[in-house]
Amino acid sequence: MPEPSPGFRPTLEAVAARAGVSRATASRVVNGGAGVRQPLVDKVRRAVDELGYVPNHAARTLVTRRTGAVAVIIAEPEIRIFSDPFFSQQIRGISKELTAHDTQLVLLLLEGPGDYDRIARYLAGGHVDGALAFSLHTDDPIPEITRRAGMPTVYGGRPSWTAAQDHQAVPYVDADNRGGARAAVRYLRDLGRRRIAHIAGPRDQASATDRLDGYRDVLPDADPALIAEGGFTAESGALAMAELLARYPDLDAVFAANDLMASGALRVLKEQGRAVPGDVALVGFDDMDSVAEAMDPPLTTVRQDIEGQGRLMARLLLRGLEQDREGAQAPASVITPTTLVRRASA
Amino acid sequence: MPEPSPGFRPTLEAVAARAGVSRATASRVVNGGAGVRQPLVDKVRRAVDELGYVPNHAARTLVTRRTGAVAVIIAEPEIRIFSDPFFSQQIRGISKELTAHDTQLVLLLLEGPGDYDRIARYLAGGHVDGALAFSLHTDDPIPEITRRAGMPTVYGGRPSWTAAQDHQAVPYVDADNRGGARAAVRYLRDLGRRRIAHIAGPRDQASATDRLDGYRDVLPDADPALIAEGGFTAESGALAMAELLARYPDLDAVFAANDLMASGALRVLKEQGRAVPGDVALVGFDDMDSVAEAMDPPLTTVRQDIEGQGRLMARLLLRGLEQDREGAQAPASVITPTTLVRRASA
DNA sequence: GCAGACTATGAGAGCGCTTCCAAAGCGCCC
DNA sequence: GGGCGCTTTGGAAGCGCTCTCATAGTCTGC
Repeated sequence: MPEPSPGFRPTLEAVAARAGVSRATASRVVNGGAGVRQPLVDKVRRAVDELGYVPNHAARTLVTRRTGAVAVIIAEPEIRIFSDPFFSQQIRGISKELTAHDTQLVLLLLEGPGDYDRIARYLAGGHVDGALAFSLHTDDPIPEITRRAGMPTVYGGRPSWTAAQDHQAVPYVDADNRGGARAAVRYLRDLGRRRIAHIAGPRDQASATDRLDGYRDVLPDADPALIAEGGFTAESGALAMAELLARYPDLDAVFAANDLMASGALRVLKEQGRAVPGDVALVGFDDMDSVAEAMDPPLTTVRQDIEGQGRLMARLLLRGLEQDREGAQAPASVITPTTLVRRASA
Repeated sequence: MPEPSPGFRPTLEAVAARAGVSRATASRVVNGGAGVRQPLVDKVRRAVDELGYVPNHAARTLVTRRTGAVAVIIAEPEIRIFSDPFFSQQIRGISKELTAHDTQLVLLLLEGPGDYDRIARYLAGGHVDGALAFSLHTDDPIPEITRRAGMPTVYGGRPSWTAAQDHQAVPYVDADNRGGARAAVRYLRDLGRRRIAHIAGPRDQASATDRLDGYRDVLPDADPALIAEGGFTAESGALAMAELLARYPDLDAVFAANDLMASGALRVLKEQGRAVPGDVALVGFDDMDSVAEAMDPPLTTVRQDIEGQGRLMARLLLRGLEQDREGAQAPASVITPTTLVRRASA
């Protein structure tokens, strides 16, 4: 094990000298060794090991114009980041995929609305080769920023300014929110429930509106009063539930647009003396580890493969970066399937 | 707004030419403008704006040897990352502090045990100026890796190979785990509980042993059979609780070393027909947003300011980096206070 | 009005690497 | 045996920036 005074870093020059070759040849070997004869390859490799040489990233980037890093931009207002394992899982998936391709992950958390400038400057600064962005709301400036920076970008979740049927405009990865919602509501209907309410998510998020659309697909004639809007938090779910119960005391099922809101709803249902699933059947969305299974009764919900989505996003971006270099066009979007997980709440 | 063909990036040279000054002067202005006369400063600033100039990061790093980025290394086996908002919060705190100092956050998640090599190579590659690392277990190779790379590092949580009283060896930020545990157990004792059990965390994590020590501080004569070890997960908490109930059917209080285990314990207590807090009082640790308050009854627990710890870690590291340049020594560690949050479970 | 002490500016080297291009080496065929 | 074409190697330019150092300019004080 080489351990030349910590902090000191040998250069390619040093490796070349030690191996008795030119810097050019040493460079070739370090980058795969194509077109260099075996004896020299070995000599250089040995020198690298002996000196503990690691290429200087900045120097390399300066000439290749590639950083080997991508940015992950999370614009979500802080509240959700805290309690939402969603991002952790996506990031885990992204990290796995990036690691497998020797690419680094730079995390860009938006700290408030004035922070877009910083992101713009960062992306323009050539720190990263591409970007992954999440949870865009209508009029989110991120797409414009990445476009200006000429930065290939893949979105997590369909950006709300994109039409659902237009998978080409911008590459994104999303769960089949509409299909999942349809499955959930159909399940409730097939259970014989007649007054199925929906706690929707915020109108400016595509995942929320897609799930609402799924609900409407199955129940086109449902009274709009059976729909209440929440903010994807437990608290807002509780509020929405109370509202629905006031309007429709005889409702017998609720489909909540995410598990967090379902848990808030459950609390209110219990408080108001409704048995779940006896009086009211409850279905959520997301199958969030620490929430759905821990609820009492455990929550029937729609599962999406969040980590898989993360991997997919990274893969799409990496492929895009390759093609970029080859002058091909941007990759298309991907919709991942969802499955209904039956537990005790419905 | 300048928008020269996306992807094209003007150089300092271009800015200098446009402003009619030398590259050196342009550089000075871009870096604060000290020692440049106002008229020239203005001219250069204007040129910067007009061209939409953003300094090339790689070039700058190459000469300054500073990257303006720090690595956040998370070595936790994957399970916990998913369900544990702990990291999200720490990272949020870290991000806030780093952003305020114009420093970037590179996320390094370990993907399995063979991944240390990658981390080592990355740190040695000079991609970052310093590192923040979490949840080190005994014999964790991370400290050795960062030392070799000559990389200033601040730890989150006292590394278990460090003696509790030795705050100097390695800079870390930790909650007052022992004091918090003492407060929790004292509270239970003052409630009049006589058989206070403890569900401890894994023996190789300092936070777990510190909390156990706090328990022992207050109850030095407690039967060791009142202590069961869990793995900081809800499931392991349930298992430990069942074990304890089998050994001590008449226990009347439980102090769990974290909220997740407390939630598992609560489930088992309910299953076995114990009223909480009537028959058994329950106290957790962490005050995890989505868990403690959502439990039924809401969990009395020990709160630590996780986001604050994150900020502190970043601050310590940044200070360390500055001092490093000035040749001063590494910063000392910091212990943050904890508070007991009384809810319904005890 | 001029020496002396600063202060503001520019020229140029050089950070560590990749890569273009030319030179050298080699094998083969006629 | 000489010429042709291929492969392997090295020399050197240059990526965009910072920073040292020399030079030109400005201001004191006497």
